[in-house]
Amino acid sequence: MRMLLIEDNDSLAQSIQVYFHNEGHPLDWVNSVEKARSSVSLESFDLLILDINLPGASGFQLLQSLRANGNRIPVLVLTARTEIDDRVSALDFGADDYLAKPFDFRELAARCRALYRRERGKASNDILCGNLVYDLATHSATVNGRLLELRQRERQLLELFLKNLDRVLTKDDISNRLYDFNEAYTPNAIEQTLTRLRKQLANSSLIIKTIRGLGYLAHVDD
Amino acid sequence: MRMLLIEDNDSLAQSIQVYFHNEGHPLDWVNSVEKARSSVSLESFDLLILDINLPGASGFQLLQSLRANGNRIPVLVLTARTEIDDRVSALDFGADDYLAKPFDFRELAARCRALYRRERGKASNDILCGNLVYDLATHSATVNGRLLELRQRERQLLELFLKNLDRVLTKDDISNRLYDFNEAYTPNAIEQTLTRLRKQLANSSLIIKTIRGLGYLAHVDD
DNA sequence: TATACCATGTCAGGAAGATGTCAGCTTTAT
DNA sequence: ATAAAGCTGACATCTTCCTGACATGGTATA
Repeated sequence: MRMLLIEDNDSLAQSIQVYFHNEGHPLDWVNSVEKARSSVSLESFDLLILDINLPGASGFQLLQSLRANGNRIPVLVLTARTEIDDRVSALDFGADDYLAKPFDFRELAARCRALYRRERGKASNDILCGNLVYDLATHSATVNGRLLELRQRERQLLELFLKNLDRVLTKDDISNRLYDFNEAYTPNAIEQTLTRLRKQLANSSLIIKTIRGLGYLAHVDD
Repeated sequence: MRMLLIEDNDSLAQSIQVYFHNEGHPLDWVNSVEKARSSVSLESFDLLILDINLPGASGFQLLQSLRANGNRIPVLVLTARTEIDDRVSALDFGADDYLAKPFDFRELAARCRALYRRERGKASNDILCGNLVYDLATHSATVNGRLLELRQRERQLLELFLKNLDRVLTKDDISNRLYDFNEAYTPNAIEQTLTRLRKQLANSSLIIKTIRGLGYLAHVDD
C-alpha cells in the first residue's frame, strides 16, 4: 500500500509518518498542493491523505481537479473543523472518507486500511460485452484490447449503459445520472455525447439503439 | 403505493417529487423528523424514504422509535455517502434498504418498487399476458422474450389495454387517454394506431377484439 | 500572464422516423 | 343487398434525432 500525505503542519505530518512507518506502511509526505500534484502525476499511489486546510490552493481544489481528470484514487480528507459543510463538501468533491482533527492515529490507520481494502475488493471487476471490456476499477474500456480514449462524459455514459444492458434508459434517467439537479443543459448535450461515444464504439459489439420518443437501449450484438 | 419522503434538501426533494409524479407515483414530502412523526401517526403510508442526515433529531432516532413502537413500515434510508458506519447503523436500526447519494432516480424508484413488492408478496412489476410481458418500469414489451419495437402511440395504447383487460374501451375512452383536449385528430387516427399495434402483437397471446359500434376489448388468448 | 489546447455544451440544418389524414376496400348487421 | 363501421395502404406533415461547426470555459504550457 503506497500512500501520500498532503499536510502543511510539519510536526503532525512527521508524527503520522513515524506512526505509519512503525505500522509497516511507510508513506510519502508533501506540504503543498503543488507538490502533491507533481507527485501524483509522477508516481502511482494507492491512497491520498489530504489535509483540506492548506495554504495557497485549497485541498478542495486538488481533489476537484483530480476527479475532474478522471483520477479515481481513494482520498481520505483531514479537516480541522467538524463543520458539516466541510464534510459534505469533501464527499461531494469526491473524497472517499473524511476524518476531523484531532483524531486518533489508530483510527486514521484503520480508515486507510478500509479504503484500501474497499478499492482492492473490486479490483477484478470487469464488465464483458463481446469484444468490449470495461474495467470498473480503473474506469477504462478496451475494444479488442485497444484502449478507448474516452472523455469524462463519454465514460459516464458508457458505464451507465453497461450497468443497464438490455434496459431502456430515458433521457431523463440519463440526465439524472450525468448532471446534478440545477446544472443547465439541453437534451442535445446528451445526444452530442452519445454521438461521440458511438464513434468510439464503432468497432465494438456494444450497440446503443435509439428508441424514438422513449430513450436508448444498449445491447450486445453477436 | 403511498409514500412519504423525509428530506431537508428542498431542491432534491422537489426533483424526487416531480420524478415520482411522472412515474405515476406521487409522494408526500416533509422536511423534518417532527413533521414526519405526525404524518406517520395520522396517515398510513406504504413506504418511507428517509434521509438520515437531518437537522435536529436524526433520521436514526425516527427509525429507532418507529421500530420500538412496533411499526413495521418499509423504510428506505438515504445516506450522504457509502459511509460503512451509516449503512450498518441504518440496517441495524431497522431500515429495509439504503441508498447512497448521489443516486439515480431510476434506482431509487426501482428500490421503492422492490420494497413495496416485497411487502405485498408480489413477484415483479411486470404485467403478464401469456407470452407477452409488459415492463411498467421501462415501458417495454416482449413477446416470447423478443423486444417489440413499439412507437410512442402504440405503447400508450397497449398500456391502456393491458390496464383494462377484459373490459370494453370505447373510442372516446381511448382518445381521452391518448390525446389531450385541444389536440386535433379524427377517430381514424386510433384505428390506424390500432392496426399498427395489432401487427406488432401478431404472435402474442394478447388479442384486441373489435366490438362493432361500441369499442374494443383486449383479452388473453390461451 | 498570455497562449494554446481540450472537453463539452449550444446551435442549426438535415435526415430519419412517427403519426395523422385520406380514400378506397372489407366486414358486419339487418 | 345495403348501409354503416372498421381496416389499411399511401402519402403528407410534423417530431425527434443526429451531427458538423462553433462558442465557452477551464487547464496546461511557455
